[in-house]
Amino acid sequence: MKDASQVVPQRLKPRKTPVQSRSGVTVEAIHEAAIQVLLSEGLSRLTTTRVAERGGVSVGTLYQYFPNKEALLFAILLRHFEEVAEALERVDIATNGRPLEELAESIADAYVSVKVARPDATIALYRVAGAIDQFKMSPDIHVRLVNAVIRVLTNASDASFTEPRKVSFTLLSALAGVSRGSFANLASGPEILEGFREEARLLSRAYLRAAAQI
Amino acid sequence: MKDASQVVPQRLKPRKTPVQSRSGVTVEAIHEAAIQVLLSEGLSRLTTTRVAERGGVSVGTLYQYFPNKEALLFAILLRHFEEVAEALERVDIATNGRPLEELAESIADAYVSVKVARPDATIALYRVAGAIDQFKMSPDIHVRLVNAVIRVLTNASDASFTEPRKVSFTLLSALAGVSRGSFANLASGPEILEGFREEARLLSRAYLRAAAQI
DNA sequence: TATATATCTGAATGATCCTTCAGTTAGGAA
DNA sequence: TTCCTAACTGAAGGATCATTCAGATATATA
Repeated sequence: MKDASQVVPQRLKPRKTPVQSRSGVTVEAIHEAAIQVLLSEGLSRLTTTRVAERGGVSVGTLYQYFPNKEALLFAILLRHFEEVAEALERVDIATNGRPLEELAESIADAYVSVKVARPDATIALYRVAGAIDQFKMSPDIHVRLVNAVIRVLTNASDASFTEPRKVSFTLLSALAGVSRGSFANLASGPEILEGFREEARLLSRAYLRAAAQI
Repeated sequence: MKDASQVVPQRLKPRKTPVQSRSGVTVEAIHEAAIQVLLSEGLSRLTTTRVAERGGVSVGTLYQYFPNKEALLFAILLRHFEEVAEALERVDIATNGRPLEELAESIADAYVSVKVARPDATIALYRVAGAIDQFKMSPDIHVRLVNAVIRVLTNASDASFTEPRKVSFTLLSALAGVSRGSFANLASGPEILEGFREEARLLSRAYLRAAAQI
C-alpha cells in the first residue's frame, strides 16, 4: 500500500526525488491545515493559498508536495480511510475464536474509536467526500476495509456467513451512516458521541446476528 | 412547510411577486438541469451558466428563480428530502396496529423506493450534500423525517420504545449509509440495487427488534 | 569560508465563475 | 392593432482561484 501522503506527482516538470523537507514535517502540516480550513471556511473556500498560509508555508511549497489541489484532498481522505482500515485489521488479530456478539462490538468500537479520536478530521472529511470524483478514488482502500471485516467475521466461533462480502459491505455502510449522522448533529451537544458508540454497537450486534447462519 | 422550489429570495432588488413563468415549468427544468450537470460534470464544474444552458434558459432567468447558486443547490436537496419524508408519512398512515416486523420492512421499503426511483438524482445529491453548509441547512426537514419514523414506531402492536427519537435517528442514519454505499457501487452493476433493498429490510428488522421493548 | 544544490517564496498569469442590468421580447388588455 | 408590463436575455463587471517559475534562502560539502 502506497504512502497516503505521497500522491504520485504528475507535474509538468517532475522531480526525480521526493522533496526532502527543510521546514519540518511539512506534509503532515499541510494535511492538518487543510482540515482546519475545511472546518472554518468550508469546501468552497478551501483554496491552495489559504491552506498553505494556515500550514505556515507558501503556495509554492504546497505544490512541491502535492501536484494539485485535488491530490491534496484525495490524500487526506485516503489517510483517514487507512486509519479505519488499520483499526479493523487490529480487530481481526485480537478476536480469533470469539463469539459473534463480541466480534460485532469490536468492529463497532474500532470504527467509532477512529472517528471519535479526531472529530475535527471526521467532520472535515465528510465535507470533501462528495466532491472528490469517486471513480478516480482508488477502490483499493474500500476493498481493504471490506476484507478486514470479512476476516473478522470468519473468526466467529458460533456463526458463519454465506455472503460475507455483502454482510461486510452493509455493516460498514450502516456504520458510516450512523457516524455521519452523529457528527452532523454534534452541534446539539457532545453527548451525541456517547450515543454514537452505543448505537453503533447495538446496530452491529443486531445486524450481524440477523445476517448470520448460526 | 415551505415549497422546496421557492427559496426565499434575498436579492438586492427583491421582486414583489414570484415570477410567473412564460416558458413552461422553469423551476422544475432548472432542478433537472442541475442534476444532469452534477452527474455529467461533477460539483466543481457545476456553474450557473452551465445549468441554465442545460435547462434551456439564460443565466438571467435562472437568477429570477433562485437568488444565488447556493439556493439552487439547497432547493434540490430539500426537494429530495421532502420526497423521502412524504414516503415515510405515507407509511405511518398505512401501518397502524401492525407488528414491528412489518413496520420495519415498510420503513425500509419506503426509503429504498424513493432513492431507487430516481437513481440519477440520488447520486447527484450525494455529490452536493457535503458542500452545502449543514448549519444553514434547515433542521426542519431532518426533524420531519425523524418524527415520521417515530410515528410509525408507535404503531407497533407488539413492541414499544423507550427512546423512540434515538432509535428513529439511528435507523434513518443507517439506511442513509447503506443507500450511499450502494449507489457509490452502482458502477459495478445494477443488481446492486436489488441487494440494497434486501439489506435495508434486513437491517431495519434486525435493529428495530434489538432496540425495542417487546 | 566559499560553492553547489535543493528547498522555499509569492507575485504574476490566465482562466473561470457568480452576479447584475440595460435592452429585447412576448402575452394580454384596451 | 397598439400599448403596457412582466419575463427573458447574455455581455460585461468584479472577484476569486489554481498553478507556475524566476529569484531568494538555507544546508551540506569541500
